[in-house]
Amino acid sequence: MNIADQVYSAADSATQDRAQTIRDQLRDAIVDRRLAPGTKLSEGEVGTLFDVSRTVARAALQMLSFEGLVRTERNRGAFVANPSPEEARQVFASRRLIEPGIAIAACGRVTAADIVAFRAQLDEEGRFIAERGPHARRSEIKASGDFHLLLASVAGNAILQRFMEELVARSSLVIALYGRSGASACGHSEHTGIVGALESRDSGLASRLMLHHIDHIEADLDLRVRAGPALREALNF
Amino acid sequence: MNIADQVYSAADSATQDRAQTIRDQLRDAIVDRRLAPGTKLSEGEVGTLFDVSRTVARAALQMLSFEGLVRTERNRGAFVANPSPEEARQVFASRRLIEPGIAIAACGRVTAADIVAFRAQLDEEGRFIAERGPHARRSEIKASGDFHLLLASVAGNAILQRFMEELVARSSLVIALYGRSGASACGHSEHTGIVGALESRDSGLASRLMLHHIDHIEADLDLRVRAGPALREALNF
DNA sequence: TGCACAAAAATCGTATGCAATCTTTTTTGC
DNA sequence: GCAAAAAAGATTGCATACGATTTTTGTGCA
Repeated sequence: MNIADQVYSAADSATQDRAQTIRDQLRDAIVDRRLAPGTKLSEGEVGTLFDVSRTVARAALQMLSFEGLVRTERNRGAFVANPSPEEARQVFASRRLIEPGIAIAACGRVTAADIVAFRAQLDEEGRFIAERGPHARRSEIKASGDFHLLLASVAGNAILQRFMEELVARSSLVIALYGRSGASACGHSEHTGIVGALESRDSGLASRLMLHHIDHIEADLDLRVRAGPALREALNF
Repeated sequence: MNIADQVYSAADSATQDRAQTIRDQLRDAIVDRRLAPGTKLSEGEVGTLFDVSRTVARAALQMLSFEGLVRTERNRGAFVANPSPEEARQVFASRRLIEPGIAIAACGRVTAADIVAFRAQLDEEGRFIAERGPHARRSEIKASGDFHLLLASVAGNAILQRFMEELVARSSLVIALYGRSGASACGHSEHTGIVGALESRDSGLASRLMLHHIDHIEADLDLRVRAGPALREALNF
């Protein structure tokens, strides 16, 4: 487990909680699949890696458990979540409800500076798509998620923004698990289209594009159950 | 602070976490306004009241902090949330996005047993509306929230259900803070209408009724800022 | 060899202790 | 008498300790 690559990257803003820093690092590692689903995250190990006591490590794991990225079992420990196809469908059903509305709200509040940020984000995405290999693919998933988070922040609703943070993180897990490598590039062009709609303040178009975009992402998944649940459980542990 | 009235009401299912039990009790107390916004919830006090160590009390407070019912300040402690009008608007904006979709989903999955449960819930609401006094009003707010939670559970999406739990809890806080006592009774008839739409599986109607219902709840609030922010802050502490 | 059972190790749940930080009260200087 | 500084008190942040539970290892017996 090589999580703590740059443990102190965010430690300059050390005024904040250490547990939160650890949570962020672990979340990145999970979303990037440096930590595979089902991996055990023992409190002691996490604490040692980040050089904190179990108390702090436990708090970080509790946070991740709330976000659905980690599943905790009493007296057994915490494990990286292993979302079922049903869970995956629920994640995308939730996004279908929320994100078109976020797109509409963003249309009403987007500034020129935001557009610049969106363009930079799109460039970043394009860079990773050009590359090949598993590392680039992970970065691509992450960048794609960041686009949606940027949109949520522009929409200006802190509650929805937090919901989206959770949904995007879980989506990344789902995509990494069930994604067919194929059509992820088409997501980039769809993002570009959404930014265009934002720029022209066309909320109806932005909403429609977003809905289609989510449909496309989900359509790219292979959510058929691969084996009987019992076997599945057995293989995952 | 007389929270721990029936601490051991849920202790029979003691297989579960104690922190979770405490969280539930505190949440009920906050939603019922037995704990007023701004009230300090010190770890030591909570621990003493529920007869657990600060460790457990702290975990419960952390959970409530995630749900937005409690605000924690570093090195200062936890306080019952005091949502601003802006926060209140965001809560209802979020509900407007999510709940019509939940109503539609519920239409596709509602069973006869569910309808029976809804009827029982409506009866319960009616009972509190008939009564008067502050206690009945709190119970009324709670029962009204329970209706929405029941709907969310019928919709069958665990993620949205959790989001709704948070939104309903925060709504109860907001209503208690900014509600004009007037039109809460009309909510009951709207609930009845929604159940009717569910029964006839009319998802379009259910969705529309829900949207109007949320609009009505928010319209019943007085979200004008009462004083300058500085003074407001000063008064709240 | 394979299985059942017991001992050992690992891990979690929780309580408690200490240092750091914040708040309040007291003291001191003007 | 009042403002500012200093001390006392309270509360949080974090680490550590210990009992409880789970998992693993080891051993005897069929």
